[in-house]
Amino acid sequence: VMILRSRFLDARRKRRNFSKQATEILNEYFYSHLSNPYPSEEAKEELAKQCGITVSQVSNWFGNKRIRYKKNIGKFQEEANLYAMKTAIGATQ
Amino acid sequence: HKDDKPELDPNNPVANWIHARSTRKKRCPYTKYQTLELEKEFLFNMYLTRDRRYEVARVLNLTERQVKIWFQNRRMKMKKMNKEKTESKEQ
DNA sequence: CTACTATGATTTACGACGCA
DNA sequence: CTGCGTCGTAAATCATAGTA
Repeated sequence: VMILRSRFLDARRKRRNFSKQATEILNEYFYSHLSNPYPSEEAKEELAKQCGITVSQVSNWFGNKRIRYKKNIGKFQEEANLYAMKTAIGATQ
Repeated sequence: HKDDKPELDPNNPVANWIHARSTRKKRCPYTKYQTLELEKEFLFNMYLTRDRRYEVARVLNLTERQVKIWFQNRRMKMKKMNKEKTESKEQ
């Protein structure tokens, strides 16, 4: 009963993971702005458009990413290196 | 070539991020009862008078500050929900 | 299917700044 | 100067998607 009720009341909590391409775009921004990963409203709108998600979802993603990264930098080291390399290659072009 | 990124901290990227002060109170989820009563009060009026704030805080065993902030957050939540509803209808 | 982890969304609590 | 308003966020927690 509680489960049914909570499902009804929290229907907006149903979600789908973002596409791989969207996550790719968000991570590229995050790791290329690692010293200040706070996109402006305009940047959020651009990211939202590119990723096919809402601005609120972009804000949620950065909020979650910042705290989870900070909580365990070691866990994200490999990912950080991967995106650092990608942006380095992109800059070479 | 042109490096627009002020990377002041090669070793500690989070140094310049925003951090909550250590004195901040840890988030304490409210009970179902507290939330329900707060929602009822919000339905009655979205803005608290000083007397209502005192009374709600007393009844729910919260501080006046917590009640004030709950209403501020609740108004932001309503604003966000209205925006999403509006945007979905206009597309 | 179960148990566990990853991830997106929501909930408390502030700091910064605005206005009366 | 006081005091409550919004805005953006930190951090914790929730709920479920994804996976071994």
